[in-house]
Amino acid sequence: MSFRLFDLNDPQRHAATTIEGPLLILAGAGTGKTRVITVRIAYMLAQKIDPNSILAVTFTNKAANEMRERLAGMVDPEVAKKVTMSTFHDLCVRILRTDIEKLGYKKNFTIYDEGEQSGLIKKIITKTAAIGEKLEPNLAKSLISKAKNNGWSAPQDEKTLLGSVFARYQAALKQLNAVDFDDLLLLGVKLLAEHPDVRERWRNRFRYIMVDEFQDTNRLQLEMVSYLANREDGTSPNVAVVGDDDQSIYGWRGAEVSNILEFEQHFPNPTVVKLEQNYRSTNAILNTANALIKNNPRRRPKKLWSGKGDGDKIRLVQAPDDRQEAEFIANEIARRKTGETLQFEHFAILFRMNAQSRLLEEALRERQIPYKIVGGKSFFDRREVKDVLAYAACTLNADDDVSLLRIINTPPRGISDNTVERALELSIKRKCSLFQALQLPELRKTVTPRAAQAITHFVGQLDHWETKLNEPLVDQVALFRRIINESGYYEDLRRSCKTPDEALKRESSVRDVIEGFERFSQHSSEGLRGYLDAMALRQENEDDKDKEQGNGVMLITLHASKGLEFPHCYLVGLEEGILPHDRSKLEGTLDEERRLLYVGITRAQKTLTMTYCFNRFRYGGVVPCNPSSFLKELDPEHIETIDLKKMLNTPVEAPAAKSRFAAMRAALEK
DNA sequence: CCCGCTGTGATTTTT
DNA sequence: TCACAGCGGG
Repeated sequence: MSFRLFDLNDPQRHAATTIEGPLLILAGAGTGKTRVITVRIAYMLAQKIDPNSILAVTFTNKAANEMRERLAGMVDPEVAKKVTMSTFHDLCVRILRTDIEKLGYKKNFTIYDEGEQSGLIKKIITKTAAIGEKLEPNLAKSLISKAKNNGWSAPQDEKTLLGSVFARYQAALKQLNAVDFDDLLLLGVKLLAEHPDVRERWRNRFRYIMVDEFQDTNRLQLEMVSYLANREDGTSPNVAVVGDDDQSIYGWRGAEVSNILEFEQHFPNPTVVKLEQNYRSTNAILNTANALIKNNPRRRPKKLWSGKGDGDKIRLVQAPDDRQEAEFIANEIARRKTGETLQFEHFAILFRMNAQSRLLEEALRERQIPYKIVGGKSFFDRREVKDVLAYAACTLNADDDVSLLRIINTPPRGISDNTVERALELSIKRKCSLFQALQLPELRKTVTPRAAQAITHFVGQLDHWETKLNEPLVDQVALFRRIINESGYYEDLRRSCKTPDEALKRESSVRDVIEGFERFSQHSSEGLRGYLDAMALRQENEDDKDKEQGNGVMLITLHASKGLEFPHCYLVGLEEGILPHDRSKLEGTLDEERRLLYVGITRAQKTLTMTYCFNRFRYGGVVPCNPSSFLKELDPEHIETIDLKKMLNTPVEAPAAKSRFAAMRAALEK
């Protein structure tokens, strides 16, 4: 064992060695949270606790992987492997794959991603809406999601359009033997709630439960934890949660800060440990963050401090407009990189909205400063990737209509839109899947003999693949490759792409998917099914690699920056209306906006520059703007205000001590 | 099937 | 203003 308890500070050690009973670890930003979690697990293993009985739940695959790796570095990797580390969604998939039949679904259910979910909702709205009735598919989607996260499996009111869309959507999913992301949690909780045998099995399996980022849990996730942690005999549950109420920024996605604020109500008499020593930032940065966040009414008081000394003052830069804001930053980064011998990847620019990144990108590009931007289109949104995955999905579950529709004429195989439409109608009338409808003799009568033959062939192909897949000991990777080959998909790609170059790229994406499955198979025995699950639950992945390869200035939203750190940070657009965002006032979520700024501030390790503009281009015109009301809340002691306009207008020969200003001016005027 | 026109709407996005 | 989605025409 190569973990060392004495490397931890007192509260950290207290947290890591408290194993029994409820434990709440309030881990401020940069206080070594991940370390504490991993050491705590290592400590439990050293106490001879069965690794199979330990469950660590995170929100992202990235966090789970990181934890896994760090643990493997501390203890025998063979033992580490036995500890369950997964996301809430992964855990639910495991639970549901075993027992979902008790809820009337089949075990080979498909997980619908947001695209498929949208598609289905859109379709249902057009079929349900009366003439003149309108409903934004995206609005419906988010309302349905909200409803599910509040635990409503049934529609609130079937009389409204939304209510009946909800009801039909849910019925359609079940009919398709599909579940969406929210269903994973909803049905997982339902299963545990309604089936004591299932509940007991999982309860007995996991005697020690740990939850990371607890401030981001929603209602269903808390219920899940409760069901797993609480003991039948009423003894105190071994549940440790780690989180920071001040970093709760996903309320709009259903996260309930109250889960962490009222932890004692859910798990009585916990040990509460506060981690306040920060290992990331200077005290100037931390004091600024502390001064801001103490204005939030509902919070657990905390005060970050560090042993790093005060460091540089926080700079507050006023720019005449957003273009000059961007140019100032780009100029400064160029200058500081050479002047202070830094790397571009030491800098990050954080903003509230993606739209803000455009001017910044332009300014950086003009100066040939490399940058990387987080977000953007995912590998999994690519047409060919979805197509190929749809082939896999249909082989596993031919009743998955959405996937079947995707491939039924890709490549074209003589089943016309018209025929598909008829089959679809029949499937609704007969309350069966599209695949089943295709096989009904009733359908054959209404289509041309050619189409009927095409259908027979296609159905036969799918049947054949499915049979092969279910043979014991079959090489699924080879089979997957064969399915794609036999489908004629490659030929179709080559034919349908405008340039050979594009075709080549798309083909290579297809191969990436297959190779991804190959790699997956090497460390998993869950086969094609497991791979599809992993793909559905992992929106990013392949292009994470691209992100890490390219180096450069990081452009990132405040939300996406949570958990990251950078030596030098720029927080831009700190104006009333942007941060806090206008809509937050309407929605009454000012606290969350404040936390968002708090998260931004605490990303900085060495220097922090905040900027705002007096004018900004918005919706076509120049709009005057005011500094964010949050700026008034900051501690002026550590802040230095810089007026960009004044600075630019100051003549070069003006009295200039060899100050930062002089250097800055020089950079700005070149 | 693809392109261009028009209308609309414009935070944040772990799975 | 600008981006993008949905639809209609070639």
